[in-house]
Amino acid sequence: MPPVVVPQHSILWFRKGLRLHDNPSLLAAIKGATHLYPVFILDPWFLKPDVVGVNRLNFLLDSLTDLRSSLQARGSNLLVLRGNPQEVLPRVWKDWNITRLCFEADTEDYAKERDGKITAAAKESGIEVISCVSHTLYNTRDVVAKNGGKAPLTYKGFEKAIAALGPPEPPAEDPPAKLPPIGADSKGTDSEKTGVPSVRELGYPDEASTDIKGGETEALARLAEQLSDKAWVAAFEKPKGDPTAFIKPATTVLSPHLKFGCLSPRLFYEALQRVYSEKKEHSKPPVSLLGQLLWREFYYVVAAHTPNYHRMEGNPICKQIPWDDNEDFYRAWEESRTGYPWIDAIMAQLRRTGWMHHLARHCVACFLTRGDLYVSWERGRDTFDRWLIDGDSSLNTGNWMWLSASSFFYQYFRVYSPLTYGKKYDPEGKYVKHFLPILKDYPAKYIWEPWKAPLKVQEDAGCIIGKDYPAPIVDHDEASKRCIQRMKQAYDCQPGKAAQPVSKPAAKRLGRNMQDGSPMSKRMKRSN
DNA sequence: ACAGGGTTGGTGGA
DNA sequence: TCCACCAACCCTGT
Repeated sequence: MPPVVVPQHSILWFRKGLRLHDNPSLLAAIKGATHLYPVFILDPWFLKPDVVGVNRLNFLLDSLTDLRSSLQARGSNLLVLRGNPQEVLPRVWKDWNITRLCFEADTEDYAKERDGKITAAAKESGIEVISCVSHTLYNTRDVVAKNGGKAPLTYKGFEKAIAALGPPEPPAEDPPAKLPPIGADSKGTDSEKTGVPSVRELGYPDEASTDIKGGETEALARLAEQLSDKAWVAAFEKPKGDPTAFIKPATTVLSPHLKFGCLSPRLFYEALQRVYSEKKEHSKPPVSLLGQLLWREFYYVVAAHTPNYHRMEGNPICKQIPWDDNEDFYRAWEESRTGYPWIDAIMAQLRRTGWMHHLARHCVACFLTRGDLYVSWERGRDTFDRWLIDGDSSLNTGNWMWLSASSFFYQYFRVYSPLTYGKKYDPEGKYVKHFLPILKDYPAKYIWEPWKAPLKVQEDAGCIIGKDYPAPIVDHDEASKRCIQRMKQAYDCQPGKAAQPVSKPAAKRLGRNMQDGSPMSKRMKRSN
């Protein structure tokens, strides 16, 4: 090792990865450093209520507060700065005589562009730049390389690629109890000006309306709590949860912590493996808890390596579908005015708490797009992106393409009913009564289909359908049949696909009947 | 060309 | 709780 001649002044730039555990960028930043400047920059680009909802912002601020006290406990601090990082960072690295800039790699479009520019500027100023992969289990490029240079488009393909890579790196070691100090005489580091603001101070009119709390401390406690029920972990299968459970959700609700990096995916992975190793039998991907973590990874890989991933146009993996540009339908869906209590309650839960069960997300996504309203998935994606605390753009866009049968999933004739799940899991209607209090006095018999209630019942419940609560915006049976037909048409008209004068089953039917003497299938017997 | 599979559909019947 | 059926998709691998 050559002797250190220049004092090392490092900036550790937090963006996601709001944690001290499994933080290789932190370890890189403190290596041989005399001074460490942990920084978070509030970028006005996303600090707008119509881009980031108040509940997600609040979660972020919680996380910063927690991170700040963890750093303070180690003799450091978190400096919360404001402005465009491309202006803020060059200013402070000059003020602080910075020699090294460290941050966690981020594969999202906005971040890639931002980080590319900042890296170039830093290098020009003679600053060493180190960026580490710790938001995902693997470097997405490695997964792509193992899949022949393309992003895998099926889970199976993805599984194959990561199997070839072997298990992910274990979490990085914990940072030392004492971190290098912040330079005392440096400009712009006084605690008053670099504290964590409130949502009001950032111009948000309302306080948060959710119980979901952010921060590494909270994340680790939640991880420990969720994984303490080992039988539950071992038995977990995603499609089997109760989407109407809202007091105690049917899933871990670790997703917001993974989104902001309060929880390391590699720590989660390791903790899951530990539980599985103690159990004789346990569920497996894709439905297991580990499977859920791998789905996250899958979408990160595809998002990072697909041009125009976040829109339909110019997106090579996305079906080109002429969705209706129906603003009224979209608004009604977003504002819980479809007249279907199941759909409207889910959207109310989204706006109020910033979280809904996975299957509930499926139901409203299907309803907005291919199931009923035939509105573009991009609109729904934007709504989720705004309100979901765990709104993570790679996953969110991927799931919307999935649910709208635009990519990954193509069985567009499997349509979710806007009644079934509510009736099945919550026959009493507790869920809908909680989130749509206007319906709280409806008898259970009509709670999922209030328009079927006789007028007398509506009056007694103090809620007239069509006046106090909307009548159904569409007839689901009619709308879904029509949507399926339109999807079929759209699929037939994909660019590069030959025109099909006769549908395949019809052609098959004709062909078999006329040409060979093979026994008719059951279906043939029935249809003839 | 074709079979098999695809994280999570709904309905109706045994 | 487990079928078959509805109408029938795409992608992957052979």
